Amino acid sequence: MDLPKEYNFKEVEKKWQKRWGKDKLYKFDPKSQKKIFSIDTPPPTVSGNMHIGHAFSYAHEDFIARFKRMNGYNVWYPFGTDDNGLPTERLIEKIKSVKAKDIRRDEFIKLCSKTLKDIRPDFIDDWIKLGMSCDFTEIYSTIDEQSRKISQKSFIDLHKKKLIYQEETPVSWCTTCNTAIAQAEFENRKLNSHFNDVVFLVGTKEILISTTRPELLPACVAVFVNPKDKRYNKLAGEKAKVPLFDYYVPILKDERVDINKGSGAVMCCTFGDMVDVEWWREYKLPLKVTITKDGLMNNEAGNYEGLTIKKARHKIIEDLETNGLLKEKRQITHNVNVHDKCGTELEILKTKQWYIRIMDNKKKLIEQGKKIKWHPEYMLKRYINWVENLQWDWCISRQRFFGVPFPVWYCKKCNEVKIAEEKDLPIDPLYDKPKGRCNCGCSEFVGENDVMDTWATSSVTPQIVLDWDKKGKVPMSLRPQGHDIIRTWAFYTIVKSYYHFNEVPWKDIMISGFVTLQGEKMSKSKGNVINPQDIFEKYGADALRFWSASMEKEVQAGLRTIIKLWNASKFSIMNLQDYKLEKPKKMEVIDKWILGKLNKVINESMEFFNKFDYSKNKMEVERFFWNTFCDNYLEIIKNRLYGGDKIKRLSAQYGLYTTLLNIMKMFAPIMPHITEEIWNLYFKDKEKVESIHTSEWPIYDKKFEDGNIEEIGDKFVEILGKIRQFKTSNKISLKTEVSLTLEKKEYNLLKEALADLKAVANAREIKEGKFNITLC
RNA sequence: GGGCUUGUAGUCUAGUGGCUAUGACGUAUCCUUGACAUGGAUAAGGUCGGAGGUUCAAUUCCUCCCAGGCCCACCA
Repeated sequence: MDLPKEYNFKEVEKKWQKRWGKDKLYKFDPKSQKKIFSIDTPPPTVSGNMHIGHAFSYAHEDFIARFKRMNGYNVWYPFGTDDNGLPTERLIEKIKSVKAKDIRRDEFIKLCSKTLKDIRPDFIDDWIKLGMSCDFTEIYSTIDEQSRKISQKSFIDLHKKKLIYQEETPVSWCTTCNTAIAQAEFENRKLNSHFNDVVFLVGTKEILISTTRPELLPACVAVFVNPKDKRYNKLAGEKAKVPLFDYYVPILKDERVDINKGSGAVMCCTFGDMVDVEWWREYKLPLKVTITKDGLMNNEAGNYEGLTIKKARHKIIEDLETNGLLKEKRQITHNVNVHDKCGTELEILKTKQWYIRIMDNKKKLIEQGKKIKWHPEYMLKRYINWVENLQWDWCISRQRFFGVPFPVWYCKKCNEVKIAEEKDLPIDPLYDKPKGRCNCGCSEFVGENDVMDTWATSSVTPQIVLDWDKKGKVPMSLRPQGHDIIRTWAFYTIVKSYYHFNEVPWKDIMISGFVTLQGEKMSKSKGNVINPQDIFEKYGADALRFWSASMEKEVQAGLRTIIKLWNASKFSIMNLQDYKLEKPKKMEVIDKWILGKLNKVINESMEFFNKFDYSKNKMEVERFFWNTFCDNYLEIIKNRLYGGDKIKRLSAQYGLYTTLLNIMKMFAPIMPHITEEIWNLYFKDKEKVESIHTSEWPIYDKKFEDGNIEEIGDKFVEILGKIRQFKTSNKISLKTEVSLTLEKKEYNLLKEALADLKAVANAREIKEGKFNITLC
């Protein structure tokens, strides 16, 4: 059967996506004896469409999945969606016009699960349209029953191992989201502010304190000066009077005070920053809290009670000014940590939270990171850098409504913690009752209100997809993910895997870069965003995938390659109609040459892919296909394909079939649709395999390596180039007949290929002598 | 300030201690050859960011500088 004249990517891509789904081509077979290759797929968040960055990174992992599948692995490539967290909470609130806090927590989670089930197919459609080869028959959600169960089980296991503890301690707090947050959720912002020189009185003397946060004056518990600072060090031990609030705090010496910053004297408040926390701890200072969890001033702030932090700041500055207590006000910009979800400036509040131990085990966690192969390698350094610089244990409790509940109750009488039993999971302690009594004999409990940090659940995706360890054990084969979540997803997963199993979660981790457009990062504000949905429409998924496999800036190159692939296949298959897979007894030298070249590419392609370097693989295969195969080989053998000699024709057919077949296979991971279509139309019957994606990857065979043949072929191409150059510079058609004279050395070398050369060059004759091309 | 990373023709990019530095897009000229004009052929275009150093030899290794990017720290 001939190929249709034109390739209709829209129809073909849709057709195969449907078929693959229907045939369950990518379904994981747990009974298979093949070696497993498992991928810890990143679950995207349902609230929002697929963007181009997604498209690229998911395409990249799919290349690997398809390559491994063709290499005989039993590929476990699960798919899930991340529905645990603020974005989902907001989405459901919007769709269903409800407020999470007005509903029972378990009801809200149910509502989410139900709603997500409805909208998920639509959302996942983009991933299917991209041609992903995940097993879409079982899709997990990070809030579903299984995920809650595993997440709670993880908590219980770590609690047993004493790696989780609860403590009331200063923690970073978001006053908008009303919850504690972890260091990993900090985002840095450059903000404008004022440096205010405020007058503190020491006896009758004035001492200036520079502060950007005068609203914390009522939280001031000490003044610090540097022991080496001659201006102030004599004052140590005395008391300073806090302006406006008129109470006294001690003046203390500490080397952490920067003499050159501001006035050189600092007030310590509970809490303005991390140094305040350190001083508060070390010097056993009292706690004076002036800010509520919602970001309002409390009764400690006296007249300012009830004001927001910002309003209080303005009011206090005004009052300082009118009382002559403000000496100077300078505008500055400084970096402030804000909550990555909402942009609110973070406060430090002393609250009771659950923590997972990190600080004690930093060295070991770095060691774990080193046991994983990072792609690219230097990303490991980012990991190490992050772990080394961690300041706090991982705070996993959030004062939110939506999320995985802690499997924890507190005894009403003695406040002792009671942990749920594993067989009852998942539970919600607000509505489920614990079994048995507290050690104190009391049988009444209060459920834990807090929910877990979403990362506490995301960090067990290997256990979710492996059903803890029923379907397989860590390490999984591969984690693909973005560089921006090394500090969260990668790190926390490594932590959990280490604590639970003393094992790394995966053997390899592949970090995708970010998509740039002409060197610029794509962003909505720059207006240079490209939607994958538009690309699917205009160019198709294969073109998008092809594009993502390289650094080119245009998708169009992808579509061109696809059309070229179609046309080259059409031509080849047209000339292979009568080919019955026979192997010619005698092969022409050019046909041997193309097989040698092909074999080299097969070898390289394998090497690149094994290093997850799909981009170099693409480059090599593309170059071979376009340049060597289309521009040279096809042109050379045309004459033999058309012409009379049956043996020579068969030799060409053999070369053509073998080369095209293997090009198809090597392109299959990158462009799964068109290769499947051509496979289906032609190769399927010959190769007796239903899908190209379950066919065998080309095998490298050393016996095709023949230096002598390669020399002949390369010389052939070189001379062909000279002939083309001659014709072009004389502005004549390549069809024009010429007369060719070759040097003796070359003439002898090319002896067996002269007929082919004569044909492709359109030479009337080839003589021996001084190299020369002439018009006839 | 610390760490990482990049700097190659108009644009994007490959690459290596040594033959004439890769490819694509774009440009120019030609070719309507029986798969493909979304094609083919040919050509022009580069002091490989700058300055030193190691070396017989550096775009490639080292140092410094300049310019981007990413992550972190810096909140008095």
